[in-house]
Amino acid sequence: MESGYPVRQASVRAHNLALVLRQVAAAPRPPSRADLAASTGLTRATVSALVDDLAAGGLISEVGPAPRTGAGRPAVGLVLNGYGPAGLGLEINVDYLAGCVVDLSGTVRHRLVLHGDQRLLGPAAVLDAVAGLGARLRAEAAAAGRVVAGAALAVPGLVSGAGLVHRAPNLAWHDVDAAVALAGGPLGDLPLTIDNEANLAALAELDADGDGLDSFVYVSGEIGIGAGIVLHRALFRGARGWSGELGHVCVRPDGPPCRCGALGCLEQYAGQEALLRDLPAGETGLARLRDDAALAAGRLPAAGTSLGVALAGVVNMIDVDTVVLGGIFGPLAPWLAPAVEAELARRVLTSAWSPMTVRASALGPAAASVGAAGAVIRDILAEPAEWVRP
Amino acid sequence: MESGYPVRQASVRAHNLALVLRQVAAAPRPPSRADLAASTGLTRATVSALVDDLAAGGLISEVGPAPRTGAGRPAVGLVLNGYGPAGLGLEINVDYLAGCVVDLSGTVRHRLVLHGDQRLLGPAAVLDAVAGLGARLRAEAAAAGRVVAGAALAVPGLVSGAGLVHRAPNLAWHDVDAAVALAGGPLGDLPLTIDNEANLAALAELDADGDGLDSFVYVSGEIGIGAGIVLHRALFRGARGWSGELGHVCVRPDGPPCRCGALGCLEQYAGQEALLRDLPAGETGLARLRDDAALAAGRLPAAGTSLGVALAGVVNMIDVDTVVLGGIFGPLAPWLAPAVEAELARRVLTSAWSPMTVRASALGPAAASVGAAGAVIRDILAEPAEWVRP
DNA sequence: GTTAATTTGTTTAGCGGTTGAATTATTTGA
DNA sequence: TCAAATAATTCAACCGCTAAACAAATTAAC
Repeated sequence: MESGYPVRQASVRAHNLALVLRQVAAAPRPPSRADLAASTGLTRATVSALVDDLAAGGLISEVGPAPRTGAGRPAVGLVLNGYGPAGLGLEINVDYLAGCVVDLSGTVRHRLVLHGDQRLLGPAAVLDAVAGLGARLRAEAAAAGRVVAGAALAVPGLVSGAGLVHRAPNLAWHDVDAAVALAGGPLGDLPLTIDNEANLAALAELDADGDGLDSFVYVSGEIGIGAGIVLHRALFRGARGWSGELGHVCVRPDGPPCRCGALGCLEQYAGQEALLRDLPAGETGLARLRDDAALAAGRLPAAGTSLGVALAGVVNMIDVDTVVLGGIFGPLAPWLAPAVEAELARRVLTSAWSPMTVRASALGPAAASVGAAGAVIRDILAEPAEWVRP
Repeated sequence: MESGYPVRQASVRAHNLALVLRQVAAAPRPPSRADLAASTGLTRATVSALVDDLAAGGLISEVGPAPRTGAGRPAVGLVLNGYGPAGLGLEINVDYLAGCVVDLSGTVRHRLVLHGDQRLLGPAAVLDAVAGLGARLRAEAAAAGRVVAGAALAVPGLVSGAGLVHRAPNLAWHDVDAAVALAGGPLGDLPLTIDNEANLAALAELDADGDGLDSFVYVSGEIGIGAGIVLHRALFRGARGWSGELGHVCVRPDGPPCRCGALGCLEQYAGQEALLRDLPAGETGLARLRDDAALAAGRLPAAGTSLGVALAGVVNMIDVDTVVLGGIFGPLAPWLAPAVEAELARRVLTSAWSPMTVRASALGPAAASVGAAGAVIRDILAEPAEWVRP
């Protein structure tokens, strides 16, 4: 009751198509048309018609009847079509490029990672490289019989809806129009969305977890610290899409100066550079920290406390019940999580009667590229009407 | 495309009724049926049918044709029916009770405020008193020809959807079931919602401002500090409805202890008690602060800085572009706002290319009661279908 | 002062989409 | 072999919107 647009019969059809498709996607086992009628509240007649449309559009397919118990005509199972439209996810990060192709059911079918410091190249060269990586993945998918229907790109920075990267401080990017740059390349024919890396990683976490998660803050520890906020299984973007700048939440008003110009930002206490002070940068330094228990126990709890202070403020304002530690914080969670939990328990008002959960991400590196591909799929599943009649 | 429920023709009707009604409410001058057809995208035939339903339901009425320019049959103007269902708003605060009745057009028709320290009475007595105040207002409204269709109650604390007040620290309330308590009183026959005081005050601010505001944080300075967050003209409630606990966002991890048990909460730097240290409490102290320029300039900027530090974190995470200072902060804004603005400019990443606005609330005291009554009206306007055919 | 132009609002046929009941299809169990 | 049970389809009816024709009420023009 919010849209601001008139609703006609076609909108009814579009809504109910999406409703049925969502049930097919969410069901633990392939549901029959009768199951869908029961779970959606529509009549079997209507469900049959909707299912016909979705199947004709290549979004769902029938599977052999499951072994039934009891009498009656056996049900025909319905599943998302693994050979329907696929999503291409791409990720630009400070020290790697990544990409993957995901089918409608959410399964990752192809993936590629290219390591290398992207700060050494200019934005144009990096965008060229990621487009090339995407084109390779698209060709692989085509060889396997899958058509990529759209792409999404994750960037560690602030992105406006139109694909303009306002700031990517750790890449030293500034007002880079990634959408225009990619429109000319080998992916120029695909619908493309560009989003913040933490947002897309949070979506990947949501998809990976199945049904356990409903609302959470995903903390993305990379060179910087970002956050993706999921509320009721939907990404929360704030007013203009620039939400989740956790790295620049203040921990101490008079703390050390930050690259952003302010004092005492969280990044100065728990960012990768702060954690690896006096250690080799990048993977090797992280490995040292992970493997040397004394070293980890010496510096990670303090970082966890700072993280907890910042997150407590977030949770007091946004009211989620779960924090997921991702990126480099995932493997370091055994040392970080207790301190984070302690601060949340002290500082979050609602924790008195509704305790917080802090856990490590279920995802490995390059989570954002998986989330990006999943975002393409998510859009198709949310608005299947465009696919059923070309 | 989110609802999870099937959509039928009746839902189409319900949606389009709301669409038309919203246009009538939002139009600067009484629109004609033809205007509504143009602004909604529906045909004139459909709009006529919808308008007939809304008028039969008592939600809108016709006004004499406006003086037209140019040729053509004169248009019949449509307005919200000032004698349609009205909303009753109630507010419990630490040092007063308040209530008002608002008609469909949002005009306040009756209001009452009872001063007195509510901490001296138990929850049951306070709820009795506020119900009595509501009953008086309802009788006044009935005498003027208006029927109260629902009520909303604002409470300075954390409220769950069912009307349970988990905590109202400054009233010393704890697990008070206000919904049950009021169900037995003189308002027991009205649909009642209970909500946080800052949330409802934020809605009042939204209604009062007309079209200027889209997304903002309303900071409610009372004995404690709360916040109501509005995104795209809708209240943001977080995952479970317990958002906006700005008073307990951390300013300094090792600051003075707070009533909540944590250290360095914003309330310790900018709450009413901190501002009035060594001054008489309540109105008289505030008046001294407001009238003694040297006193105000001496202590308010530091409080503003603390407010700014906390708000910068909020804005970095939630991405709104406006902060509204309400409650006791409204009259003190001349001394507070510059410091708040300075911190936001330093600490909010997006302020580099999209500056923040800080302003005083347009509302006087007891804003939450007006917002509560407005919330009742808001619900009616959002779902008029229930009123159209009993 | 009559007529044409113009704009508002209503009427009516048609169409898309859902419902509900009847019908067909396919299996198990007696 | 037949009855019971469950799945899926068919078809008439209904509801709400659209489009186009029509009726109503006013201004502008001659």
